[in-house]
Amino acid sequence: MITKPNHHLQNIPPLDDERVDERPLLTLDCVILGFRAAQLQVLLVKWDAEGEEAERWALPGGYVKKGIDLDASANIVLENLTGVSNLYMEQLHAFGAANRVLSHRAITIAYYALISPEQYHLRPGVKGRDVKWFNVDELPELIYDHHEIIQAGLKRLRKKVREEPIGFELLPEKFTLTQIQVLYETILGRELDKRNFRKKLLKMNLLTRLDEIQQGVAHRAARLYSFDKDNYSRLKKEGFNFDL
Amino acid sequence: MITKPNHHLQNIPPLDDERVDERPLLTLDCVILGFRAAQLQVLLVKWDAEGEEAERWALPGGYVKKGIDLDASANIVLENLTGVSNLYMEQLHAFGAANRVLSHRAITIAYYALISPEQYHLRPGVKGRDVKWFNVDELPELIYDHHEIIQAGLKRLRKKVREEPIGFELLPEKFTLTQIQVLYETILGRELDKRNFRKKLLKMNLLTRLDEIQQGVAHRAARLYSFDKDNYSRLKKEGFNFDL
DNA sequence: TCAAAAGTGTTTGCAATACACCCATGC
DNA sequence: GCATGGGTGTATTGCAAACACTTTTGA
Repeated sequence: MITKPNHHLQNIPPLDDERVDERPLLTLDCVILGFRAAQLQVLLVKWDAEGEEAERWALPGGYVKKGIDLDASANIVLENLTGVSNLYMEQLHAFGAANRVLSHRAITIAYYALISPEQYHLRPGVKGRDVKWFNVDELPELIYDHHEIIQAGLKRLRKKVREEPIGFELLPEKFTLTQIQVLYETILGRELDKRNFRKKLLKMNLLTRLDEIQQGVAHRAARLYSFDKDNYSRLKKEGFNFDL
Repeated sequence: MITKPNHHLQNIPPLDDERVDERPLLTLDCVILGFRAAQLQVLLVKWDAEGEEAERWALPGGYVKKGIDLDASANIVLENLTGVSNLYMEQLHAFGAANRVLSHRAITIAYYALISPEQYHLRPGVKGRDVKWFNVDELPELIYDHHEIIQAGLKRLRKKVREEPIGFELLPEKFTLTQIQVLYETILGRELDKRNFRKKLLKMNLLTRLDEIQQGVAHRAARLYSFDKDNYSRLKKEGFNFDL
């Protein structure tokens, strides 16, 4: 049962006050980032509506589901699109500029997710609609403020990657040290010293050295490593510092 | 004019689908932190409604204002309560657990703000309702998930304070080096070395040494400093690092 | 003259940086 | 045998941390 709305402050007008926006349309949008072909890419869907949205690309999004937590609702959006659950995902920011959608008041809560496109082969164009990866520096025209949302996602990634080892979420399960270095260089936008990078990375004790090497390369094959999630959880609890 | 809602993804049901929560109630809440009596405190309002909210304390909050950006709406809530505008404020997180309010689906976008209670003498109990500062480690019983929201605000403050010099927002315009050290010790929850702290702080070139000293203390009076916002903006643009 | 807090430098260890060559493999 | 990327160690520098005594002032 819906009870009276909560005007929990003296200066806040009741919900039927005309100065208050009555239940603005609330949506979810997901900035899904992947690392493909040595490029950071974002997954977009084609929007074939009319008017403001005509033939434009957009972030995959949806609505809050009844009786389901906000975060879980975002996960459902993501899983419906990619077919993968339990991806790295976190809330990014709520966007609510008054004019972000022209036709009506709309507020969106943006999430960002990291995925390894190599590991999870996404079925593109579910139900006949276009779904495509775009290089983050070659974005098409987007609806609403979705360009701004993507930039916020990238900014968050660049910040977060220096605080916690989340880069691994973008790589396949087994990877070489050079692969992860190229990934970090791409995200940070600058070159890193090979020896220093490896030294720091290995000293963190987050990598498991596998008894396996690269296959099918036309030069010396590199050793493969995997990310040790258990040790990561343990070290994190102890307050370890993962700065790169 | 309201046009059709945007179901911008193949797997997202239209808004009248029964699995979708029809326009959940959207609110704003503000975690307003201040530093008083060598303690971190949060500003709460007393809620004298019935039922779930009966006689409980709550974060000051409100609704999104018609035609006004989300951030600006939060600022209005803050200004209505404190009488001060242009405080340091940023979005914290959107809280949307399905059961966070028992009676109906409600999502809140939380902001957090920093204020110097010494500098701005707040009029408490505007329009006869209780408004009070509480030590963050002696919180009263709160409605809904407001305790969780406050903890998120504190966590953000502790993180942010190590990345940017936002501590000054909690101090009066003129302060002593010991005052700011005590503030940082309180926020971080550990003691800091006086000499090292001063060395680092002064090397940042963010403080203006004033020709003024403390008044009315029963011991050697300390020099007063002020925060140099202009130089901060300039250094920030140049990519300076403010870690403490 | 005592109490209370202000103010001030040096030493030490560690972590970040800079830097160049040999190795293994496929073609 | 050559081209391609894989893999490795050391020297230097700068920053963080540890640490104790003198100064000023009011009561």
